[in-house]
Amino acid sequence: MSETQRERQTEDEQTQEKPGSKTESGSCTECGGTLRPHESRGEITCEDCGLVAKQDTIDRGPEWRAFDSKEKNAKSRVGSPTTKLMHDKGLSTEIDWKDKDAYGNTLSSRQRKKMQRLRTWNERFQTEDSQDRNLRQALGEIDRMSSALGIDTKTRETASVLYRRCLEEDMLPGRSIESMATASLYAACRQTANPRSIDSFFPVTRARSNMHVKRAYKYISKELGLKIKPIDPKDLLNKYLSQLDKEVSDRQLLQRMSNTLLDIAQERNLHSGRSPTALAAGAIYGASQIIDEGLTQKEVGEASNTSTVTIRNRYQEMLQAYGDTTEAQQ
DNA sequence: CATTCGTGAAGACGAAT
DNA sequence: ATTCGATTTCACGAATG
Repeated sequence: MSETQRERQTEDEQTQEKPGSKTESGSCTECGGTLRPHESRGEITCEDCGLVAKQDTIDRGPEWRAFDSKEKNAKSRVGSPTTKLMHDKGLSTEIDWKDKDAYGNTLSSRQRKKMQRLRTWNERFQTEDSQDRNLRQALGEIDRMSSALGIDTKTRETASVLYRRCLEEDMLPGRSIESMATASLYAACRQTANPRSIDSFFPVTRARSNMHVKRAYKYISKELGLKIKPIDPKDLLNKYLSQLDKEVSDRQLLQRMSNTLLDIAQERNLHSGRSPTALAAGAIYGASQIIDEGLTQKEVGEASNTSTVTIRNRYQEMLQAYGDTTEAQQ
């Protein structure tokens, strides 16, 4: 167990550590915020955007899955340590019972006084308690959705950090746990450059509608001050190319060509204000025109969920820019 | 015939007031 | 909370090969 954990860790380091940045505490690679270690969780997270920069040292135990809510509660490894939870629970109930027994129904004025104090105490424990339950359910949902969509562990952890922060900042009252959990997961995907549309969560979320998730996402990114970069169209290329129905003769070439088109587009500021999906789709179609792949706008559109009209508009611009630059090179 | 192109109306979204 | 501007989409007809 610890061996695989270590292996994965070193792998992460190799692939993600950029040369020169070998210190653990520094600034976030995504937003430049301060990194803060959480010993209790064994994570190092960014204060500003919640990105999990590194996860290490703590063996989190087996990755199991919960199949119903009862099991989820019983098995959940998230939230405060069980001992703390039990301690609070036990304490609060003990005080409760004692006072009720001691005073009974008589001495109403005194009793009321007591009850007031009791209530404040009880409320404190109860809110802690309900927060814990809330957190468990939310993280269970994040795990469930992540499994369904095949989202990697690092992104999951980032999502859970984000959700914890929402909870800490009292952002939840009035919102459904589901929508906030889904939004956290989406935000985490954005931060780790995981190319997923917000709509792709709808089949697996239990939130009432996509609109709720979108609202929750806006709310989260605003309140938490997340600095999330716009989606890089290049990140979508692989996805769309593999979603093409038609077999392409040279996928490598097509991808390279699309990439250069996107490079040129960015140079010329053709990307600002435009939807990244449209840019990626347009680049693919444009590239296919250049190298004679023979893809139709409809085919590219279906693979990328964009309309043929939009593909037209984008690829024409890009081919224009491409022609200009190749001309200039000669 | 399939594909591509251009159009105007309508919806969605972000920014600003 | 509403308004505004830009982008995207839809539906359509026309042109191209």
